[in-house]
Amino acid sequence: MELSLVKNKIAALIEHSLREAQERDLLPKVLIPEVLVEHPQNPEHGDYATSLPLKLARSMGMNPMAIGEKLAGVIQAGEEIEKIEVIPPGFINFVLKSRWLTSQVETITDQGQSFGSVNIGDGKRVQIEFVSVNPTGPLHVGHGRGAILGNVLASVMGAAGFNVEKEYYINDAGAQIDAFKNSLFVRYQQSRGIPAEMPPNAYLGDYMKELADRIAGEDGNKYLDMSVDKAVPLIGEKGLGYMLEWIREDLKLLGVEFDNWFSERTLYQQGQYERAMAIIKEKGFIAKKEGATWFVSTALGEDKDNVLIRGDGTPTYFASDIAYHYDKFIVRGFDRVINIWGADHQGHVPRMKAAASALDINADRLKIIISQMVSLKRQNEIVKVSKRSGELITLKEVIEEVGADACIFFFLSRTADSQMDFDLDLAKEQSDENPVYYVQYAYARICSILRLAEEKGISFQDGDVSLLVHPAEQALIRKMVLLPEIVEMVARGLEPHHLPYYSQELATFFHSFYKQCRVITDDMPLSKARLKLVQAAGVVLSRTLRLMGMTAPERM
RNA sequence: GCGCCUGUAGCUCAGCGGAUCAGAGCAUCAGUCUUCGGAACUGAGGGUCGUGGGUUCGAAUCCCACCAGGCGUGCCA
Repeated sequence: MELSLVKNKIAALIEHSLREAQERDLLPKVLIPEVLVEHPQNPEHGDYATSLPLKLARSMGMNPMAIGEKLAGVIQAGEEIEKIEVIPPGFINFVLKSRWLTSQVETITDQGQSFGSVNIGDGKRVQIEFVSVNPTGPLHVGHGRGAILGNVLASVMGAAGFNVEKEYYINDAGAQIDAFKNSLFVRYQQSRGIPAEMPPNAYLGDYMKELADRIAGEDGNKYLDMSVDKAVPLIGEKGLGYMLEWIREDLKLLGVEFDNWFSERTLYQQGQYERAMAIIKEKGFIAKKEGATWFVSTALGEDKDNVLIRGDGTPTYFASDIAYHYDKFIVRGFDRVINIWGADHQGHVPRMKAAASALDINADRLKIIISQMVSLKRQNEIVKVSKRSGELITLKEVIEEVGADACIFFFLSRTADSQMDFDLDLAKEQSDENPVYYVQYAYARICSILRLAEEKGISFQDGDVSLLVHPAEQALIRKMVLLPEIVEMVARGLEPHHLPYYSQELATFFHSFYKQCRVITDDMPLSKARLKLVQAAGVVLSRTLRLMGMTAPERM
């Protein structure tokens, strides 16, 4: 439990007090449930509240109000709490001390960009693997969603005290790659004026022609002068390299960068594949039937077995993935692994978990987030997205059309498990009214005020924050101090979508404060205090934007 | 058929493993403009929380059934 958070502090205080009340025989000695502290929706009910007395009523055989009164009587509030109230039907509400709140303004400024960080990770090593698109085509919008999800999760978990590594798994082995190479070679031949037919299952997108033309331009007839058996792998490798470069560049447009690019092939070159299979075999989870080698996942509660090695002797994608997870957990020793997969991989989740337990890895250490489909809409028509066939709207095009920050904010604003329509026309049309600009505008405003103060030569380091008693000021501070809780919540639940909502609320409270409280006036002491608040609000807002991977513009 | 996800205001979506008035943005309507950035602020209208049961002191939230949509259910990845 992260006790630097007021919320957790209160929870601990309640639990401790309850225990004390029980020892003093003020309350019956029943089992204490988990103490949940929350923010009441209605501000009149204080800053924090618990419904613990209601939960205890049954087991204690007492009236909830009576429990509340007894309990509240024992609680010794610390420096943060102004008052504790017991309210029917049995809630205990906590109100923060105004003095404590205002002091947070200075705490925030002192902490700067580390404000909001908490330590629930305790340095545990977490790997987040995401995007991991086959390098056979450009990224589309759906991939952007996964990219944002993973990237923000990584930054927030980092802020929550985890040691995070971001990884891209390159599927550079297998049938799809062969199809890519063959397609590329044909396009290359065509580019050099040699008639050739695209094979079945070919990649037909125009980008293949571009790629072939580029290579043809660089290498001329090089691949025509050798045997096809030699040419295809050679040109294929070059093509793969370019594809990965493109993918890397597109991701960079969203500010997404990886710590590690992991090649599937190395699993075969460095023995992880063999060792993983040996373990599974030793545990008796391997069977041969119908000419193939199977993973007996039915022995682990699955309803079907899965093929590991095909009849032709080649390993399946699933077999690679087992070796890959062997590498993640056993070779590299990550405490936790988070994979972000598209909805089309959902069927793969249970068998991957089964495989993990076959490798003696506690399946709880493996978390798989399924990000649901994104469909692209233009003129109210769903645009079909397919890499193999022709039409295709790439992630890059979408970013160029609506802007990276707007893209990030939009993707982030939905939970991973709801599918979304990305309406291009709407996104463009609404760009002026887009919440992302609302939030960024608040930051620009803050910077503008601070610039003005500087121009006027006002130094406010000696400002007295205890003057910040206006309701709008206090409401703003209340929002500001929530950031660490948001970070904790996002890191715990792996749900980054709380961040954009928080940023919007923060901006709203700032704009409202700005309207009600003029910052720079003739009242110098008050001006200085408010400048301190503005500065601190800027810290919180920019930290929030950065956690989301967005820019905090000083001017717009 | 079975599995996963979704169904909350006209639209796009929040609602944190239950609680003290169902929210936000956009759209609509009505206000605020001598002042630090109007890309702003204030307010109004608008919802049987897919349907029907169940559990509970209390259900948008948990359980069951049903309806609707998406995805999955390959020796593709």
